[in-house]
Amino acid sequence: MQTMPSDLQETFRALADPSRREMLTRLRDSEMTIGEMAGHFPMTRAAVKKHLTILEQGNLISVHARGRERINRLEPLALKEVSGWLDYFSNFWDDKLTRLQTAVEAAEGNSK
Amino acid sequence: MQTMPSDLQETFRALADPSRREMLTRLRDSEMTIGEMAGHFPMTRAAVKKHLTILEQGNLISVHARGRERINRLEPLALKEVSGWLDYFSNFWDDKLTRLQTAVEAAEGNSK
DNA sequence: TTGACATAATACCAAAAGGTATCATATAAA
DNA sequence: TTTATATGATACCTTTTGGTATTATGTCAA
Repeated sequence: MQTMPSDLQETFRALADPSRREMLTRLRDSEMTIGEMAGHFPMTRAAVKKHLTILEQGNLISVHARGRERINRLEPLALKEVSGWLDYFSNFWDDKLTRLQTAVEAAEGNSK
Repeated sequence: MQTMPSDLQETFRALADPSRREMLTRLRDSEMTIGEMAGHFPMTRAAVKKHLTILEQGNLISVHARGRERINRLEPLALKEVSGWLDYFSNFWDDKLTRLQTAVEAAEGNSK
Protein backbone atom coordinates (compact mmCIF):
# COMPACT_ATOMS: atom_id res chain seq x y z
CA MET A 1 0.00 0.00 0.00
CA GLN A 2 1.29 3.41 -0.93
CA THR A 3 2.26 5.57 2.01
CA MET A 4 1.44 9.16 1.41
CA PRO A 5 2.53 11.89 3.83
CA SER A 6 -0.11 11.79 6.52
CA ASP A 7 -0.38 15.55 6.51
CA LEU A 8 -1.47 15.39 2.90
CA GLN A 9 -4.26 13.10 4.02
CA GLU A 10 -5.22 15.69 6.63
CA THR A 11 -5.12 18.33 3.91
CA PHE A 12 -7.45 16.41 1.59
CA ARG A 13 -9.73 15.71 4.52
CA ALA A 14 -9.84 19.40 5.42
CA LEU A 15 -10.69 20.36 1.84
CA ALA A 16 -13.64 17.97 1.67
CA ASP A 17 -16.02 20.32 3.48
CA PRO A 18 -17.55 23.26 1.57
CA SER A 19 -17.61 25.54 4.63
CA ARG A 20 -13.91 24.99 5.13
CA ARG A 21 -13.16 25.73 1.49
CA GLU A 22 -15.12 28.96 1.77
CA MET A 23 -13.14 29.82 4.90
CA LEU A 24 -9.95 29.42 2.90
CA THR A 25 -11.18 31.75 0.18
CA ARG A 26 -12.07 34.33 2.84
CA LEU A 27 -8.64 33.98 4.40
CA ARG A 28 -7.13 34.53 0.99
CA ASP A 29 -8.47 38.08 1.10
CA SER A 30 -7.54 38.80 4.70
CA GLU A 31 -6.61 37.03 7.88
CA MET A 32 -9.22 37.22 10.63
CA THR A 33 -10.21 36.07 14.09
CA ILE A 34 -12.54 33.20 14.89
CA GLY A 35 -15.29 35.63 15.78
CA GLU A 36 -14.95 37.53 12.52
CA MET A 37 -15.03 34.29 10.57
CA ALA A 38 -18.10 33.13 12.51
CA GLY A 39 -19.91 36.28 11.40
CA HIS A 40 -19.89 34.93 7.85
CA PHE A 41 -21.36 31.50 8.56
CA PRO A 42 -24.74 30.31 9.84
CA MET A 43 -23.27 28.23 12.63
CA THR A 44 -21.98 28.76 16.14
CA ARG A 45 -18.49 29.99 16.96
CA ALA A 46 -17.73 26.58 18.41
CA ALA A 47 -18.50 24.93 15.08
CA VAL A 48 -16.38 27.50 13.21
CA LYS A 49 -13.56 26.91 15.64
CA LYS A 50 -13.76 23.16 14.97
CA HIS A 51 -13.49 23.79 11.25
CA LEU A 52 -10.52 26.10 11.74
CA THR A 53 -8.82 23.44 13.86
CA ILE A 54 -9.24 20.91 11.05
CA LEU A 55 -7.83 23.43 8.57
CA GLU A 56 -4.87 23.91 10.89
CA GLN A 57 -4.36 20.13 11.15
CA GLY A 58 -4.25 20.09 7.36
CA ASN A 59 -1.54 22.77 7.45
CA LEU A 60 -3.82 25.04 5.47
CA ILE A 61 -3.84 27.83 8.04
CA SER A 62 -1.72 28.98 10.96
CA VAL A 63 -3.11 30.47 14.16
CA HIS A 64 -1.46 33.35 16.00
CA ALA A 65 -2.40 34.78 19.38
CA ARG A 66 -3.05 38.50 19.61
CA GLY A 67 -4.20 39.27 23.11
CA ARG A 68 -7.33 37.29 23.77
CA GLU A 69 -7.92 36.85 20.04
CA ARG A 70 -6.63 34.20 17.64
CA ILE A 71 -5.65 35.34 14.18
CA ASN A 72 -6.18 32.74 11.48
CA ARG A 73 -3.87 33.08 8.49
CA LEU A 74 -3.82 31.24 5.19
CA GLU A 75 -0.85 28.91 4.68
CA PRO A 76 -0.96 28.11 0.99
CA LEU A 77 1.96 25.68 0.84
CA ALA A 78 -0.33 22.76 1.68
CA LEU A 79 -2.43 23.74 -1.32
CA LYS A 80 0.73 23.66 -3.38
CA GLU A 81 1.32 20.09 -2.22
CA VAL A 82 -2.17 19.16 -3.34
CA SER A 83 -1.39 20.78 -6.66
CA GLY A 84 1.74 18.65 -6.84
CA TRP A 85 -0.33 15.52 -6.30
CA LEU A 86 -2.66 16.58 -9.10
CA ASP A 87 0.32 17.10 -11.38
CA TYR A 88 0.73 13.34 -11.37
CA PHE A 89 -2.35 13.33 -13.62
CA SER A 90 -1.79 16.54 -15.53
CA ASN A 91 -0.24 15.05 -18.65
CA PHE A 92 -3.21 12.72 -18.72
CA TRP A 93 -5.72 15.53 -18.92
CA ASP A 94 -3.46 17.49 -21.22
CA ASP A 95 -3.36 14.50 -23.56
CA LYS A 96 -7.12 14.31 -23.49
CA LEU A 97 -7.46 18.00 -24.25
CA THR A 98 -4.89 17.75 -27.00
CA ARG A 99 -6.79 14.94 -28.68
CA LEU A 100 -10.01 16.91 -28.33
CA GLN A 101 -8.47 20.03 -29.81
CA THR A 102 -6.98 18.03 -32.66
CA ALA A 103 -10.40 16.61 -33.45
CA VAL A 104 -11.98 20.08 -33.36
CA GLU A 105 -9.34 21.49 -35.68
CA ALA A 106 -9.80 18.61 -38.05
CA ALA A 107 -13.54 19.29 -38.13
CA GLU A 108 -12.95 22.99 -38.77
CA GLY A 109 -10.56 22.11 -41.54
CA ASN A 110 -13.25 19.97 -43.21
CA SER A 111 -15.88 22.71 -42.99
CA LYS A 112 -13.74 25.36 -44.63
CA MET B 1 -14.40 26.67 -23.48
CA GLN B 2 -15.47 27.41 -19.94
CA THR B 3 -17.30 24.59 -18.21
CA MET B 4 -17.83 26.10 -14.80
CA PRO B 5 -17.18 24.05 -11.64
CA SER B 6 -20.41 22.08 -11.55
CA ASP B 7 -20.35 19.95 -8.43
CA LEU B 8 -16.81 20.25 -7.19
CA GLN B 9 -18.15 19.22 -3.82
CA GLU B 10 -18.61 15.62 -4.94
CA THR B 11 -15.11 15.64 -6.40
CA PHE B 12 -13.51 16.95 -3.22
CA ARG B 13 -15.53 14.47 -1.21
CA ALA B 14 -14.29 11.61 -3.37
CA LEU B 15 -10.68 12.72 -3.01
CA ALA B 16 -10.84 12.80 0.80
CA ASP B 17 -10.33 9.04 1.17
CA PRO B 18 -6.83 7.58 0.77
CA SER B 19 -8.09 4.31 -0.76
CA ARG B 20 -9.94 6.25 -3.42
CA ARG B 21 -6.90 8.35 -4.22
CA GLU B 22 -4.85 5.20 -4.61
CA MET B 23 -7.52 3.80 -6.91
CA LEU B 24 -7.14 6.89 -9.07
CA THR B 25 -3.38 6.43 -9.31
CA ARG B 26 -3.92 2.81 -10.31
CA LEU B 27 -6.43 3.84 -12.96
CA ARG B 28 -3.90 6.31 -14.26
CA ASP B 29 -1.73 3.36 -15.31
CA SER B 30 -4.54 1.23 -16.73
CA GLU B 31 -8.29 0.91 -16.62
CA MET B 32 -9.56 -2.18 -14.84
CA THR B 33 -12.59 -4.08 -13.61
CA ILE B 34 -13.96 -3.99 -10.08
CA GLY B 35 -12.55 -7.42 -9.39
CA GLU B 36 -9.09 -6.45 -10.59
CA MET B 37 -9.16 -3.33 -8.45
CA ALA B 38 -10.33 -5.33 -5.43
CA GLY B 39 -7.26 -7.54 -5.81
CA HIS B 40 -5.12 -4.58 -4.77
CA PHE B 41 -7.00 -3.64 -1.61
CA PRO B 42 -7.55 -5.39 1.72
CA MET B 43 -11.33 -5.04 1.59
CA THR B 44 -14.26 -6.79 -0.01
CA ARG B 45 -15.37 -6.26 -3.59
CA ALA B 46 -18.51 -4.64 -2.28
CA ALA B 47 -16.46 -2.03 -0.45
CA VAL B 48 -14.32 -1.39 -3.52
CA LYS B 49 -17.46 -1.02 -5.59
CA LYS B 50 -18.78 1.59 -3.16
CA HIS B 51 -15.56 3.56 -3.47
CA LEU B 52 -15.71 3.38 -7.26
CA THR B 53 -19.30 4.61 -7.17
CA ILE B 54 -18.22 7.63 -5.13
CA LEU B 55 -15.39 8.28 -7.59
CA GLU B 56 -17.93 8.13 -10.40
CA GLN B 57 -20.22 10.56 -8.57
CA GLY B 58 -17.25 12.91 -8.36
CA ASN B 59 -16.82 12.60 -12.14
CA LEU B 60 -13.35 11.20 -11.55
CA ILE B 61 -13.98 7.93 -13.37
CA SER B 62 -16.40 6.54 -15.92
CA VAL B 63 -17.76 3.00 -15.93
CA HIS B 64 -18.27 0.97 -19.08
CA ALA B 65 -19.96 -2.41 -19.42
CA ARG B 66 -18.04 -5.18 -21.14
CA GLY B 67 -20.09 -8.33 -20.93
CA ARG B 68 -20.59 -9.14 -17.30
CA GLU B 69 -17.66 -6.93 -16.31
CA ARG B 70 -17.52 -3.22 -15.59
CA ILE B 71 -14.47 -1.33 -16.80
CA ASN B 72 -13.48 1.63 -14.65
CA ARG B 73 -11.65 4.38 -16.51
CA LEU B 74 -9.97 7.52 -15.20
CA GLU B 75 -11.68 10.77 -16.17
CA PRO B 76 -9.09 13.40 -15.35
CA LEU B 77 -11.11 16.50 -16.24
CA ALA B 78 -12.56 16.65 -12.74
CA LEU B 79 -8.99 16.73 -11.43
CA LYS B 80 -8.35 19.60 -13.79
CA GLU B 81 -11.28 21.46 -12.23
CA VAL B 82 -9.78 20.91 -8.79
CA SER B 83 -6.54 22.26 -10.14
CA GLY B 84 -8.45 25.30 -11.37
CA TRP B 85 -9.85 25.86 -7.89
CA LEU B 86 -6.35 25.68 -6.46
CA ASP B 87 -5.16 28.24 -8.99
CA TYR B 88 -7.22 30.79 -7.09
CA PHE B 89 -4.47 30.56 -4.45
CA SER B 90 -1.46 29.96 -6.67
CA ASN B 91 -0.13 33.52 -6.69
CA PHE B 92 -0.18 33.29 -2.90
CA TRP B 93 2.11 30.32 -2.70
CA ASP B 94 4.21 31.66 -5.54
CA ASP B 95 4.72 34.87 -3.57
CA LYS B 96 5.65 32.90 -0.51
CA LEU B 97 8.13 30.73 -2.42
CA THR B 98 9.62 33.76 -4.11
CA ARG B 99 10.28 35.38 -0.76
CA LEU B 100 11.74 32.12 0.53
CA GLN B 101 14.01 31.69 -2.46
CA THR B 102 15.15 35.30 -2.18
CA ALA B 103 16.07 34.72 1.45
CA VAL B 104 17.97 31.54 0.58
CA GLU B 105 19.91 33.27 -2.17
CA ALA B 106 20.75 36.12 0.14
CA ALA B 107 22.08 33.63 2.70
CA GLU B 108 24.15 31.87 0.05
CA GLY B 109 25.54 35.17 -1.07
CA ASN B 110 26.60 35.94 2.49
CA SER B 111 28.35 32.59 2.90
CA LYS B 112 30.41 32.92 -0.27
C1' DT C 1 -29.99 -25.85 -19.78
C1' DT C 2 -26.95 -25.80 -16.14
C1' DG C 3 -23.34 -24.10 -13.45
C1' DA C 4 -19.78 -20.81 -12.55
C1' DC C 5 -18.60 -16.11 -12.42
C1' DA C 6 -18.79 -10.81 -12.15
C1' DT C 7 -21.40 -7.51 -10.49
C1' DA C 8 -25.73 -5.21 -8.20
C1' DA C 9 -28.62 -4.40 -4.25
C1' DT C 10 -29.84 -4.42 0.32
C1' DA C 11 -29.56 -4.57 5.31
C1' DC C 12 -26.81 -3.84 8.99
C1' DC C 13 -22.96 -2.07 12.15
C1' DA C 14 -19.22 0.90 14.37
C1' DA C 15 -16.83 4.99 13.98
C1' DA C 16 -16.20 9.57 12.31
C1' DA C 17 -18.15 14.03 11.03
C1' DG C 18 -20.71 18.16 11.78
C1' DG C 19 -23.37 20.41 14.72
C1' DT C 20 -25.28 22.33 19.47
C1' DA C 21 -25.19 23.72 24.39
C1' DT C 22 -22.69 24.55 28.45
C1' DC C 23 -19.04 25.77 31.34
C1' DA C 24 -14.12 27.24 32.12
C1' DT C 25 -10.27 30.37 31.30
C1' DA C 26 -7.68 34.34 29.80
C1' DT C 27 -7.52 39.14 28.60
C1' DA C 28 -9.39 44.00 27.97
C1' DA C 29 -11.76 47.66 29.78
C1' DA C 30 -14.23 50.38 33.23
C1' DT D 1 -11.20 44.79 41.23
C1' DT D 2 -15.04 43.90 38.61
C1' DT D 3 -17.14 42.98 34.39
C1' DA D 4 -17.51 42.08 29.60
C1' DT D 5 -15.38 39.75 25.73
C1' DA D 6 -12.87 36.12 22.96
C1' DT D 7 -11.66 31.78 22.99
C1' DG D 8 -10.95 26.78 24.87
C1' DA D 9 -12.81 22.39 26.40
C1' DT D 10 -16.37 19.01 27.09
C1' DA D 11 -20.38 16.41 26.66
C1' DC D 12 -23.87 15.12 23.84
C1' DC D 13 -26.79 14.32 19.58
C1' DT D 14 -27.80 13.09 14.65
C1' DT D 15 -26.20 11.97 10.11
C1' DT D 16 -22.72 10.24 7.12
C1' DT D 17 -19.05 7.17 6.09
C1' DG D 18 -16.55 2.95 5.43
C1' DG D 19 -16.96 -1.49 6.11
C1' DT D 20 -19.26 -6.38 6.31
C1' DA D 21 -22.48 -10.17 5.03
C1' DT D 22 -26.10 -11.88 2.32
C1' DT D 23 -28.95 -12.38 -1.53
C1' DA D 24 -30.28 -11.36 -6.39
C1' DT D 25 -29.32 -10.61 -11.28
C1' DG D 26 -27.08 -11.02 -15.57
C1' DT D 27 -23.65 -13.32 -18.58
C1' DC D 28 -20.25 -16.73 -20.23
C1' DA D 29 -19.18 -21.50 -21.13
C1' DA D 30 -19.85 -26.44 -21.27
